[in-house]
Amino acid sequence: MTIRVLLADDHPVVRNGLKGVIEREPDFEVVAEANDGAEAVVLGMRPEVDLAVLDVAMPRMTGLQAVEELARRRPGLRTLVLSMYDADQYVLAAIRAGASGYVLKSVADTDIVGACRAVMRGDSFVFPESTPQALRDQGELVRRGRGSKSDETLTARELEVLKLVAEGRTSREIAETLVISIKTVDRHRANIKEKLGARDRVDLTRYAIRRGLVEP
Amino acid sequence: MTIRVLLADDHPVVRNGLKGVIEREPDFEVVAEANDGAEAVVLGMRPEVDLAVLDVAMPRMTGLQAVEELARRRPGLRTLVLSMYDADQYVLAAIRAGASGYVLKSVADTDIVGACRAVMRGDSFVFPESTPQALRDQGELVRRGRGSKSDETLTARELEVLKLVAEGRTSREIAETLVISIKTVDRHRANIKEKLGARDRVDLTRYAIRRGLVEP
DNA sequence: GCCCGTATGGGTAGTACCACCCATCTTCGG
DNA sequence: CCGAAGATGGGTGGTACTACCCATACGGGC
Repeated sequence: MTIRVLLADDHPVVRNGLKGVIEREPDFEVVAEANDGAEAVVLGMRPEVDLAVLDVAMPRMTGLQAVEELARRRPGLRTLVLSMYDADQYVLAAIRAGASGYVLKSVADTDIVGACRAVMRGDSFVFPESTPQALRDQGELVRRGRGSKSDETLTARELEVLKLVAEGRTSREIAETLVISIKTVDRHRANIKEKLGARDRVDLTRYAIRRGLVEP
Repeated sequence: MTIRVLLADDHPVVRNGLKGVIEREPDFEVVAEANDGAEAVVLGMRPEVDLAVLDVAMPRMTGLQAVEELARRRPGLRTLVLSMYDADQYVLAAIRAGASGYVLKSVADTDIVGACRAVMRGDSFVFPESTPQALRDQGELVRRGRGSKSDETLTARELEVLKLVAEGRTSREIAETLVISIKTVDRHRANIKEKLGARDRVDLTRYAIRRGLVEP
């Protein structure tokens, strides 16, 4: 029984590395590759895909959005999220989005395969283990129904504002760009900060970069 | 005559992808792999290395710093910088640091090999070609001696302040951390902004992330 | 000796940001 | 139809940041 994998990463060389690692295993096979999140959703709907391995930061649609979409439209599919960063909040966000597992890109090749296997066994996998158990418990709780609605979901308008903030625009400039009042921009930014638990524009900037909304 | 390559990237899976791409060519051979910039400098000093391929963002020492160091200590070595971002200023910074070439991670595998070959032929290679010719000319000029000293060089103290700014600390917090007055923190930040041509803390944050001083 | 860069610190003013309060209007789902 | 959520906008006050001015001290190099 071979496990058929979808790889999604916007860097061909990374996809290639993953492909090499995964196809070295006799019972794994890469059956599809996506360049961005939107493509991943389309390809992930194919019935022959058993497991989707997605990078977080991708153009058009982030890996987390793709996971959310796939979890909704094809609940049986297992999803493993790859990320560069290991802060708790990213892990939590991924689990909340419905990911089956979360692995850092900085781990060894064999650990990535191990994560794939764990996820296919049905475990909710997080690596490295250094991540607090409490967090994983919370993730489990959330993932088992209850609150799958994360309060981190930004509206389309908020994403527009966040993008401009992270590009270094002032409230005045953003207001001119979006043709709304400065107060409304401030209001949006305040709402975003509250949703994300951010302190100031610097926090928002780092968040936007992690999400791939803007380049650093 | 085989070309012996040093790969430097902090993500094993990326190194693996590069290795696969490069060793598919009969006249290329990967003879060393580094996990960070500091390691890359050590391994790059080995005489059997002909070409060093380095990622920009790495722990301990960035790819650009490693290139600078290697260019100084082993001028004959060819260096190719890999980056996620294609803004002109990053390209220019890489060339200024002494890199022989600059390639985006988002290009196709074959183009990376092509870049390696171009660099080994002695070309100063920049990809994609969309980069303005004027920029490459300027890069050439700078690389041929003249002004290798950029006014972007921050002092040790300024780097400390920049790091804290990019972590989202306020002036007051930074002042307490470094045990100096708020005014001095402001003074440092103003100097940094002027050196980097940044407008505000958001710009500084993005810069610090590009340099790998902080995680996003 | 003198200048230059670096680090330190002060003053003053204007602007941006942030944290609260408040409201209206639309849209969408139960 | 009504309520919730989203987008819009206003007010007020406090804090942080930014842009200027200024000075002192220390070290190294010409």
